[in-house]
Amino acid sequence: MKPVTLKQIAETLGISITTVSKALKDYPDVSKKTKRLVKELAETLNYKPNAFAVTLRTKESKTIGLIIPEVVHHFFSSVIKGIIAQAEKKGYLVIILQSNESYELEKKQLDLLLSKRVDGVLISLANGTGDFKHLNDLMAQDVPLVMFDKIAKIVNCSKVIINDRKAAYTATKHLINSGCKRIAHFRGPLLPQNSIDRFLGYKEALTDNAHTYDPSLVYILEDMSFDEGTYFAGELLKDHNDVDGIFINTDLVAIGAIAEFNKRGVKVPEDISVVGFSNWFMSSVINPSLTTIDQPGYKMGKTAFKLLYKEIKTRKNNQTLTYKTVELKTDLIVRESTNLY
Amino acid sequence: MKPVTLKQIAETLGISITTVSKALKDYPDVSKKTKRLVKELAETLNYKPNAFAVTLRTKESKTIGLIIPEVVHHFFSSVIKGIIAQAEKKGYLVIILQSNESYELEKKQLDLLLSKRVDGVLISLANGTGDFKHLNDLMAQDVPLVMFDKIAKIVNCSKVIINDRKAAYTATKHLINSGCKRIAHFRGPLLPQNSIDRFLGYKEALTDNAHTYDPSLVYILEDMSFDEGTYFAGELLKDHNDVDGIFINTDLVAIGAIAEFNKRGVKVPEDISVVGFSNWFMSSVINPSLTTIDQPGYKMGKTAFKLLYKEIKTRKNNQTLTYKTVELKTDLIVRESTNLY
DNA sequence: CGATTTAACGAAAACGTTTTCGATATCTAA
DNA sequence: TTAGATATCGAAAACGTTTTCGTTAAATCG
Repeated sequence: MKPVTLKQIAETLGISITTVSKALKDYPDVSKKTKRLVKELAETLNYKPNAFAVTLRTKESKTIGLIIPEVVHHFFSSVIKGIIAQAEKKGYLVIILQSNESYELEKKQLDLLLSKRVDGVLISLANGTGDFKHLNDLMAQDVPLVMFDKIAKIVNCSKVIINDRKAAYTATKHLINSGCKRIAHFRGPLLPQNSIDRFLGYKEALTDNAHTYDPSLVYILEDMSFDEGTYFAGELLKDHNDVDGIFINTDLVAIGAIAEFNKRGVKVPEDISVVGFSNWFMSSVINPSLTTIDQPGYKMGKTAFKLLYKEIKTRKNNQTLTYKTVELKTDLIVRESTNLY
Repeated sequence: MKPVTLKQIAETLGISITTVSKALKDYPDVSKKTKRLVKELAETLNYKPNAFAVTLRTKESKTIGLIIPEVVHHFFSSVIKGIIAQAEKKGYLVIILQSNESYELEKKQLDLLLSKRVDGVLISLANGTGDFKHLNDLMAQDVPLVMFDKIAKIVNCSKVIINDRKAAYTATKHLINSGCKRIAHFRGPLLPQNSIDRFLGYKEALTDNAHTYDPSLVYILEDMSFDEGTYFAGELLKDHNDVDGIFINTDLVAIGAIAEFNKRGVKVPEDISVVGFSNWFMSSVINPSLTTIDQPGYKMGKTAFKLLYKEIKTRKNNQTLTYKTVELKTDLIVRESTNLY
């Protein structure tokens, strides 16, 4: 009933634990005959090494931690999938924790992972995170850390990101090229770097192209939900009847806005063009389908793990490590919600 | 740099490791003064017990494994969220593995979890799984197992499910009540219990209500994708021009079908009524919005963990355990894709 | 044949805890 | 004053591995 141990194998075979262990790992100083005997018995007994004993001894847990703001989210679940897939290839397991966009929870989860002695941590920051002591503490304890998507530029570690600013610039430029004259922007909360950068890209595209930047056209949303999309779409129509284009921080909000526009008889893209951000699966399915920026979640997950893995290895070999920031390519996906043909 | 251990605390305080350990766990046989000293030092040194040593000693890893067919999926990510949330409350961590709907991978992942000595495992079966030896082996090794959503009735363990048959019955009945005369069905692959039960519910609703069951109206899909939805919608229109209602196994497919209907000028619900299954977020957002069965993923996750937790506890206390199957309520969400007002 | 290499194995320490069981030292009661 | 109770501590074993370093016996060599 209880799991099989090396000791049991050793006793039934009348040899030492040491030899059993070595036999299973193909040490050169054990005879072929003994190896065969041990391996056969291990097989029939369905022996599995106790991972905790191994970890205790070798200091390698072969487990990494992942902290994300929200699991139920197309982008993040793609990231998860990418990470798990890549981790599996290297024999790593991944423990997933949610911060629910809360700084306090994020700290707590990090503590938990630390006590579990994970070999490394992958994190995408909560919106509320403005202080980075917990991350620096982690670094100080010498546990490899790589941040992705929602990062803190200040923290000195490897990162994998997209160029939010450039992508937002492209999105806004696309609206300008489509002939839009008054372009609004729904942005995210003030803290996370993404919403800042996307806003900056929007602004830069305007001023670069002889559009005047009008702060009253920028709306700051809180939770980036469908309902916020419908609400602020209503506000926008009330405040500015001359807006003919809008760049929206996130597809979900954009979809909410489009729903509201549809409901009020405002035609997309004839009356107002809409560009989203993320390329959720959903955005290709709604009517009209949404022009958006493709954000490669799966690839980001894979890359983030690869970076972490490399860090784990270089530390293990006592090589000097350098932090890298890899920037993933984003694409503008033109669909029906903008009218550039 | 290296993590703090009991030994270090003991040495700097000039007391034994035993006393330090006891002090931290508030054993009665250590003086208040010593306790204070130990706790203070532990705090300033940021001591965290080595989880692997603890596990090795206590046989409790405080970690559970979760195997699901696919991470990037609204329903499953909701389940994940529910599980993580509940696990956190009880101090458990969860390791997530994907089977990618493959039986072979499912077996491998289970093996992995076993070697990690998780305290229990939560699983939703891959579509391809028709043999259950790996699950029975797990049970034989005395590790708690609870299955959810995609289960095997044959395996003797706790389960949390919805009544797929009843829900499908309700969905089909709703089409009948809406006045549909010829009702088709897009079903899933032959193996998983869900698609069998949903099909059975569909069939039963027909025969219970003076509709003749016509096998040619049932289409068997493979991967349940958006594209399959569009493809089979086309096939359906080609094969049967008299169909006026359809019950579809999954929202994603239903959304594909509706997109195809829209494209071909077939009006939903005027020409054909559509009912989906799952209540993805997306289904409230498309046009027309989709009538569907709400499948409570988050709650299912919470319930599954609770069941597992209870099993872990009763085994620990050597109490006799009985397997429970809890059935979660589903609701019919009536929206625009059916015309019952 | 003696010396040396090689092959095969095992003892033991270590990883960091938890917990049982004794060992002191102090205190109380008679 | 002394027997017993009580308070406080620590030694040591155990959990299941991995790995270093010996040890022995057989094989090889000159």
